[in-house]
Amino acid sequence: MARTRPETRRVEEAAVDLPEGVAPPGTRGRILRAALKLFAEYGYYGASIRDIAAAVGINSATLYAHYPSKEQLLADLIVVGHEELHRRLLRALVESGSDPVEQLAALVRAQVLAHADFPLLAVVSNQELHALSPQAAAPALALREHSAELLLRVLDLGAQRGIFAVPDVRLAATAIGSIGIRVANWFHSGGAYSRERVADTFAEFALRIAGAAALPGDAGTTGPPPVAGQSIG
Amino acid sequence: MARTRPETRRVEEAAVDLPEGVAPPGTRGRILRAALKLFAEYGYYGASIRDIAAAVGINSATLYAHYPSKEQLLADLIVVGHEELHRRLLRALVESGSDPVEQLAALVRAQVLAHADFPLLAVVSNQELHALSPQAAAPALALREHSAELLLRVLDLGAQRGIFAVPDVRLAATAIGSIGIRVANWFHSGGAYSRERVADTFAEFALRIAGAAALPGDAGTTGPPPVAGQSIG
DNA sequence: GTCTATAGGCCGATAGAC
DNA sequence: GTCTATCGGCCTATAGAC
Repeated sequence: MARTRPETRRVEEAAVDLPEGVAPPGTRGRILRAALKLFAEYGYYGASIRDIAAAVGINSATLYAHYPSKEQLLADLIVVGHEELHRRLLRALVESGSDPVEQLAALVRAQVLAHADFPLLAVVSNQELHALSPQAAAPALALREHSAELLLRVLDLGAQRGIFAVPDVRLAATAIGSIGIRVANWFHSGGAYSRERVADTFAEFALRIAGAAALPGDAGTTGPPPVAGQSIG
Repeated sequence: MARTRPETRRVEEAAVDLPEGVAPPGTRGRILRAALKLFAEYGYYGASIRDIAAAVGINSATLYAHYPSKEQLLADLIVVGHEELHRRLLRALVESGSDPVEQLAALVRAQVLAHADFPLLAVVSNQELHALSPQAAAPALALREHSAELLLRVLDLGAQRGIFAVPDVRLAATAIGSIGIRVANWFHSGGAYSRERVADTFAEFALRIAGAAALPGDAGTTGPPPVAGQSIG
């Protein structure tokens, strides 16, 4: 394993954590968390079975009593990551009303919070998927498709109703999704911004991209109201 | 090397290419291009010296007549990538007027076009930097800092002049930058959108994030003008 | 500059004792 | 379930012939 290089991290230092209830108990769970940390930091090919075992404090052979292969370890992590995001997005939509503005804000808030709460998991899910065989990657890809569809449908509905004004729905979805995905690469809980602050601000940005109004009660913006000819529409 | 897995690519298929004038002539240049392709597809640790040599059609030992180490190959690529982006951003600013709106649009257009023109180089520059030693990474990190500073200064200036209306300049810069960076992961020249279309649309999104007006002559948006209470400001 | 050959080491995974 | 020991293979890099 390469040495730790704080200046060039793929992801900020984070308490290694998995969503509640998904880590297996005992040694198996400790292996999964160690793999998460090392895959996030060094990549799948950059972290060895021996590295993971050493981080847990067991012999590398012992690892195979808990997982059949290194690839299965990665596959489990990536499924967990995609499931957690999809679950949060669904819940956000369910808890929203029928207003596309509210729905879009809820989706973006949920995506940002998921990436802020589990940055290591998000980095591994997004940047190490390529190391899985197509069969092992398929479940995660299906979940990814469903998650993308949720955002696209909300944007489409809002555009059809004239609530959103956007030059291209698919490019808007791509742009909005990109903002949230990258949160995993820079957010850390001791940083300048709270998770809620980022989520609220990025939800506001998503509404602006969509050409919608700010939600009532949202954080105000600095600067004057728009001058003539600068309103969006 | 792992097999090719089209379903789970880190980057879309792309003509392997480097900015004009940066690839060395002859075998050395062919090695650099092969390394670019393989590092982008499999990551630094996922592509071996033997893989790169095989792609060029030479023996792995021959590679060391051209490059002193595998790490130097990566370091060269990453410097080239960061230099190209910084060069384009500077030129975009120089060719812009003093209007922050025009400057922001020009910066975003330049960033998007750089990532669309050299997606492999962008992916390697962004996602493999962690594999370099701090010394080898330092030049690229300095360039990255300068590039980020350009965007931040334009946003700051516009906000101070009341031309932009943004809740947080740093978060706005992060969001705008994220949209462009991710272009390298999904754009391909045979796809549904031309590079110019993406650049124009994402420049428009950046202006919306900044709370600015669309540039005159920009592509129109679908949907009606905003209803009362939905204008940005 | 390109090759063959190989050094020296780490890789994922397994066998078998306890 | 954990260990020691090890297999067969691939890794980066070098030596030395041509």
